[in-house]
Amino acid sequence: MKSTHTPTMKDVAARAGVSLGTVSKVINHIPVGEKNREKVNLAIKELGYKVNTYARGLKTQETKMIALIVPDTTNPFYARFTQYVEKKLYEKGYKLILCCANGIPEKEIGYLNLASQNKADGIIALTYTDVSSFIPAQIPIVSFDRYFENHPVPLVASDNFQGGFQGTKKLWELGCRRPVFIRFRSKFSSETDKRLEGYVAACKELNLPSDCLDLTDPPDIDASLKAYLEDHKDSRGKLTLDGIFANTDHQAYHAMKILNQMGYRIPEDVQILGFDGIRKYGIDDSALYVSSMCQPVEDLAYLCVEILLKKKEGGVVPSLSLLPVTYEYGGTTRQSNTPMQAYGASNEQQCKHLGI
Amino acid sequence: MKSTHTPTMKDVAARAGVSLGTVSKVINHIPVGEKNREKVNLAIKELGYKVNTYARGLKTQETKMIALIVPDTTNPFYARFTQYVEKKLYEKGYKLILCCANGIPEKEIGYLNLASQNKADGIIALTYTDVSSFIPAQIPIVSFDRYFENHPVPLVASDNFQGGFQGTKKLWELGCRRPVFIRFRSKFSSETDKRLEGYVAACKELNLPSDCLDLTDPPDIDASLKAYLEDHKDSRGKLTLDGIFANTDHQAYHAMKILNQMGYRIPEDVQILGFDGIRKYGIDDSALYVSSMCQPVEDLAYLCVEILLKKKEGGVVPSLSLLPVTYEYGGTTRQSNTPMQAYGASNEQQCKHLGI
DNA sequence: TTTTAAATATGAAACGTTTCATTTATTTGT
DNA sequence: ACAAATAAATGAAACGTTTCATATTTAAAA
Repeated sequence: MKSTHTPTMKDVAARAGVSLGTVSKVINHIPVGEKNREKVNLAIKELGYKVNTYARGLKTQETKMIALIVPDTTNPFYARFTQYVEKKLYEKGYKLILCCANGIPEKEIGYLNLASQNKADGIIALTYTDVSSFIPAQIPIVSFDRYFENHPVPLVASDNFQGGFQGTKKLWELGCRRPVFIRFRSKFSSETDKRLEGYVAACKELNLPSDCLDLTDPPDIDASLKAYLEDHKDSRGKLTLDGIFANTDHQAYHAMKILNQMGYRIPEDVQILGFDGIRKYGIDDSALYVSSMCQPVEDLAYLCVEILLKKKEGGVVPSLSLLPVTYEYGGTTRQSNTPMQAYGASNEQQCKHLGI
Repeated sequence: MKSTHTPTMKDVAARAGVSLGTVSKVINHIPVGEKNREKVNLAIKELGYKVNTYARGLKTQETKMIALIVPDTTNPFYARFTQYVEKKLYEKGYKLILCCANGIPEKEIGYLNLASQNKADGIIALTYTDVSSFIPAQIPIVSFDRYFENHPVPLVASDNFQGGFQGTKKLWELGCRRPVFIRFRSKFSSETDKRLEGYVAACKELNLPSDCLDLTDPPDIDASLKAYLEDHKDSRGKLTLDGIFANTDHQAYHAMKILNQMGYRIPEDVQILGFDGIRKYGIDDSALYVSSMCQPVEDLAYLCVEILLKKKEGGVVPSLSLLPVTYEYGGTTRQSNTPMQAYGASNEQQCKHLGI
């Protein structure tokens, strides 16, 4: 009695009265005599046959799965990135294996190996820790924002340098003359470090001082900000700075909070510009509400997928792809009636930044 | 020349000078002579051998993957749920296949079938559309919040009835005497509908009117709220209601916004209580800031995983598991110095709600 | 018709594991 | 030192596909 037995291709073949090969062809949409195709399809339906992915994978060596490594889905930016990656993969017939690394290096490394174990066809890595030396060779992998030393991994990112540069120019255009850049100093070199470089480059071009504050780790982020602001008051209590360019929207939000607490008006006393554009993509009105240099999350996600799949097919892909960021007004900068200008860094600076 | 050939168990066996079976045992941590184990491990290292998941899966019929279907990872609640599911699965040696259904029924159905195709060992479904009739039989599946008609799918959810009940009592304790419940009327029956039932039950017990406003779809959510409030003013412009119990934190936030716009004070004029507890789990201070009946997201996620895996092992699992929600002060209700009481619905009401 | 060419269908082999009935080596008891 | 008992290692078979060389059918040409 084989009642409790998942039907296999052999069962289908028997029922339809054809050979195994014919069934296989029908399943894989390879042309086959019309009569047979119908017989096979009928048998499949009657038996409720489902292809066994393992048996197939064993032959084809394809899983149709892509692993995505992110630090934390709870972060709106990553959540959105994940969502778009999944969407694109789905359209292309792939499934997403999600890894929330949460800063656990072994976890990141484990998922990096998924492809070598035939559990995934490729990896999109937005790693947090330094896993350069664990990048498996010979497998399709794309990195978002992180630069892996000594490993030729295609990198996709926003044009952080341009973002930093243009944001600074925009602040200047809106009247800011004493900006300060605030950020965490990241432990590992990341594409996002270029934001500061862009800021510095623009300040130089504008003959502005390029102050920068390195925030300390949470939970003291507010404290270090406050201390910095107290240090930058004149005798009348007026701030000697008039603009804050924050490395992320989140940091911008903190700055906003502190300034409010200290009684300064935004944007009248101090303008604030963030980076990421979380608000634009926020699911509800409660999300961050700051002016921001906005990353094209959707396009970034799509590009990662496209490059990864192309690489998987053996195609030649760019080792670096930078997508432009855009200025989005969010209430913490002065209103301006002139549209955003497409500021560009000078050729010289651009070259220096690209290292060419 | 076999230089460009992924090493297989056979290669390892040859190199170590042992049989295939021995290699298999070493890999699966089945006791084996010490000398041989060392030889095999050495060979594995030297060759860089990785087990081929497909070949293994073909034999074992296990994928060590679980699919999670959520409507949208961009929603902080789902994002957090996803994160915890992934964490628990990882601990148990499973990987997560993520489906952001985004309201696309075919997508949900496709992922529901993943298990029958041997791509996943089980499914955790937080579906948006009505997919009752597509639930595959015989495969491990757990539902979060959604009730599938005619299908004995284990359901995990917050105790929404108790939450509605206790929240109402809490509002009353804080002085509210004219509450109104606001919500979207959901298209498909969901466990969350019980929040309203709990509210109604509590109102009855407290001899309060149990007003309820069904919000219209976005983007008119604000409009319908505003209209309702305008309708509930007395001649002097004072509101005839003094408390809003919102079905979700998000709706509570909208209520907060409108009330602010209309010049009412919170919580002095109107108290607001939300449901979900997003703020408590928010990654930054910009998240919703309302008093809320807080769902134990972490425990809910863990429970889903545990029940799923138990079911997969053939264990007997509860068909319904409800976890308690807790009141969290968030600024939109009056301060109270009495700790939250563990209010319970009366026995009679409890029975009615459970249908027993 | 018969021959030839084109189109289809066939089924054995292979993919890389796990499993299990056997065989071989080791230990124990006398 | 020998038999019996126990432990360890072996390798063929099986998992359910895909593939490809071969066989069969069908259609076209002579």
